[in-house]
Amino acid sequence: MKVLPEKTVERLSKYRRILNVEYERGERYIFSHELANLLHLTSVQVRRDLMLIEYSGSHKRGYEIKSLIEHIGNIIDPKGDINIVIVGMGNFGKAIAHYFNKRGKHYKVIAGFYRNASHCSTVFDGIPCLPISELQDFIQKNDVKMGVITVPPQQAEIVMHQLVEAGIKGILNYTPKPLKVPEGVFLEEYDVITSFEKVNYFIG
Amino acid sequence: MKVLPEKTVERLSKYRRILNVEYERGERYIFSHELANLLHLTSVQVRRDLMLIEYSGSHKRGYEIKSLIEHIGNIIDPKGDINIVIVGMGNFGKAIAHYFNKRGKHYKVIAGFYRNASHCSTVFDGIPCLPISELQDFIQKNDVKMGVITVPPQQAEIVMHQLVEAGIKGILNYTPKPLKVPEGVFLEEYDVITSFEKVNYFIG
DNA sequence: ACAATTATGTTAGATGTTTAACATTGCAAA
DNA sequence: TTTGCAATGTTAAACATCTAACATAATTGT
Ligand SMILES: NC(=O)c1ccc[n+]([C@@H]2O[C@H](COP(=O)([O-])OP(=O)(O)OC[C@H]3O[C@@H](n4cnc5c(N)ncnc54)[C@H](O)[C@@H]3O)[C@@H](O)[C@H]2O)c1
Ligand SMILES: NC(=O)c1ccc[n+]([C@@H]2O[C@H](COP(=O)([O-])OP(=O)(O)OC[C@H]3O[C@@H](n4cnc5c(N)ncnc54)[C@H](O)[C@@H]3O)[C@@H](O)[C@H]2O)c1
Repeated sequence: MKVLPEKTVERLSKYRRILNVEYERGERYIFSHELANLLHLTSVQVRRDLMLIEYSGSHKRGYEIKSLIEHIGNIIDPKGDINIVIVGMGNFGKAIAHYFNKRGKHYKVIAGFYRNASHCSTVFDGIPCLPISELQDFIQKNDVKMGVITVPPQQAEIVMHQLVEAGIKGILNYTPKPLKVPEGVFLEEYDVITSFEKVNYFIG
Repeated sequence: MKVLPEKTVERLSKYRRILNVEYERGERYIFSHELANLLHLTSVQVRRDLMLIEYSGSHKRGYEIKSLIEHIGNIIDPKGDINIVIVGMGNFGKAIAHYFNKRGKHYKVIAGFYRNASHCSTVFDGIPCLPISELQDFIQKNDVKMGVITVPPQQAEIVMHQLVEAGIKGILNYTPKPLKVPEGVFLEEYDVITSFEKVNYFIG
């Protein structure tokens, strides 16, 4: 299958979560317009996305929820588990760690890293909290695939380099500092302040 | 001026933050390619954005940082302060509240709302923490313009309706539950899980 | 068996965004 | 002056994404 558009991948993630909810509710089939309504999209968009992943439905019953969930999983899920580290165990890093600790199925936050021991005890929420000096060694020994950056912005770049050098292939940057990663590493950035300012602008 | 593209607005926010840093460092002028490098964009994109906001630079010295900061501010900043409420003072809501409490210049988080008193004392970080029953009254009495939703996903829709009915014009939804707002209200959504799954997909 | 219905599947056009190409300007050195 | 340069400013093409139009197929009632 060809590489999917970013927006389609994002929606696949959302489709699946909604589909799981519907399945739990006892539903077994769903129409494109139903799925679309739940996500506030159009049915065309849903069908187009499913076309791209080469999934077919039935004309009279729509899509079979269970097999669609599996089909999406085959595309967007990792083979085994994905080990994740969070660098910067402050307010934000801890919130994320806590969140994935409860919910993440394939995504395992297996360590957090800090610079000042004062900010983090040796264990947070069952996750070991280690000094930044042990980062690279830990990544290599534990087959860590993804890194989350939640340090103060001035530290973001150095942390990014440490992650890349240790062999990390995917980075999530929640710092307002824009980063640039080498070829072969995927970077996703989210900037809260920008979001706020954008909302304000479009309020008018 | 015509309404700006979303992506341009996002970049303006980032331009300004970088420009402030450069100004603090003592710089007074900046070239489009310098600004571009700091944000990992191209100089063309920078010039195009600045063209859209009708800002001109000098051929030999580039753009005058101070006046550009002001110019961007005139476009994306609110007239006065923007009052914000956070609905759902759990881990995530508190992290955001704390963050803006320290940093927000025009953006003031003036209250948080909870359902279970156990999760939140009456004051967090100097911000009053109120029961959800007081939400609508508070919004109207305090000219609140923006609302941040950080409740459990099942509660997101009802909270959104409460915000809209109280007259809120801009909403930030950090819940994985997709929302749909009425005409005239601007909605921005960010879904952490989707981000993680997207990174994993593009790692390969 | 066959038309009508109602959904899916596909293609082409519209829109939004980025990138590339080119024109223009102001300064500095010859 | 005037010419070259190095930057900005503008337009047009390329690319990504979304939307609309249409073709196709399975079921149901007759
Ligand atoms: N809190 C939020 O809601 C929020 C929202 C959006 C973005 N952010 C961004 O996330 C980042 C962290 O925010 P926060 O509020 O959690 O700040 P924080 O000060 O609470 O946490 C920062 C943590 O990073 C650690 N740290 C510093 N340098 C380090 C290094 N080199 N290696 C490892 N750890 C290091 C510190 O020990 C500290 O625990 C900031 O860049 C901030 O802009 C925060
Ligand atoms: N923690 C994270 O890192 C994180 C990241 C991304 C998204 N989210 C999303 O943010 C939301 C909150 O996450 P969290 O980890 O902070 O959860 P949490 O359980 O710590 O906090 C939820 C808070 O919402 C309050 N609440 C519940 N119903 C409410 C209502 N109707 N009105 C007002 N308040 C109400 C509860 O009292 C609680 O304090 C969830 O939807 C979650 O999916 C969290």
